[in-house]
Amino acid sequence: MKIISWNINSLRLRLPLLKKFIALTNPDVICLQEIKVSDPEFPLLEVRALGFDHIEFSGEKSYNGVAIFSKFPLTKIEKIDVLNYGHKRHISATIKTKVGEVELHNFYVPAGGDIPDVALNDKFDHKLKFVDWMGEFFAPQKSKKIVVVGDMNIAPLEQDVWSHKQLLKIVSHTPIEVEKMNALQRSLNFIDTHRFFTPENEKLYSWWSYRAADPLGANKGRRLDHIWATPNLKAHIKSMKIYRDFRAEIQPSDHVPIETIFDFS
DNA sequence: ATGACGGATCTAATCCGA
Repeated sequence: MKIISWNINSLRLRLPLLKKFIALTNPDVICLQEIKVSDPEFPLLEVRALGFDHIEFSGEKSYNGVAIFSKFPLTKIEKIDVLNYGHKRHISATIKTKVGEVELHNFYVPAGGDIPDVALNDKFDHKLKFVDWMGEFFAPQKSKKIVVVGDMNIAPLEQDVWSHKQLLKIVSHTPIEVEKMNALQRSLNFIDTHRFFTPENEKLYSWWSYRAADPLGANKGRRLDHIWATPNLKAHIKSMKIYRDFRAEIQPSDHVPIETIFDFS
């Protein structure tokens, strides 16, 4: 089962690029963040035409919004308003596989604003509380088979950013964020499926700023997007891929699609 | 920090991203 996570930064604007991506990669499940469309405006017919019969979404106008497109039936759909901010940042579904039910959670963690100080920046406070909430949410769910994907807006490892030293005070790589993300990871001992295949001293990025003149050339990226799995799925994790070339497409998202393939046969 | 952009919206200036 090929699972994709992509912060698409407007689903409607990038439908043609999504179509191209699907033609190239033929995924089974696509989890999107920042679809930036209200539920009544959701382009359901267009997404169905891309080959997905099972389409679930939680959208809002202009901001945020998440969706899951699947070739397999999706059941037990949940859309949690984390901490009651009224933001559409979570959707989950259950997929029946030959190894049992797998619960798939798609998150868009708040970016957190510019200033890494909760006293000066409510958005940073929101981000830290959001990550704490995720850990508390997952901790009691032992024994379940869970895949967590999304734009977590945190690059935890030194080689998840272009310069560890220069980004230590930049929101997305501050020690407090990394510490909270590590605590979340420990809640169910989640496996970071991309680092599972890549040594910690090797750079991995999934996002490059729009402000860079030549983002891929300068290659000052960050790994903000993640696909995690509970340890009871470890034997089924088969491969990972980051579609870096999609940052060089015409009118790209600043995030590229990331992939993990699971063998549930 | 690279901060020189890009997307959505009450189409023009503002909010937001990271």
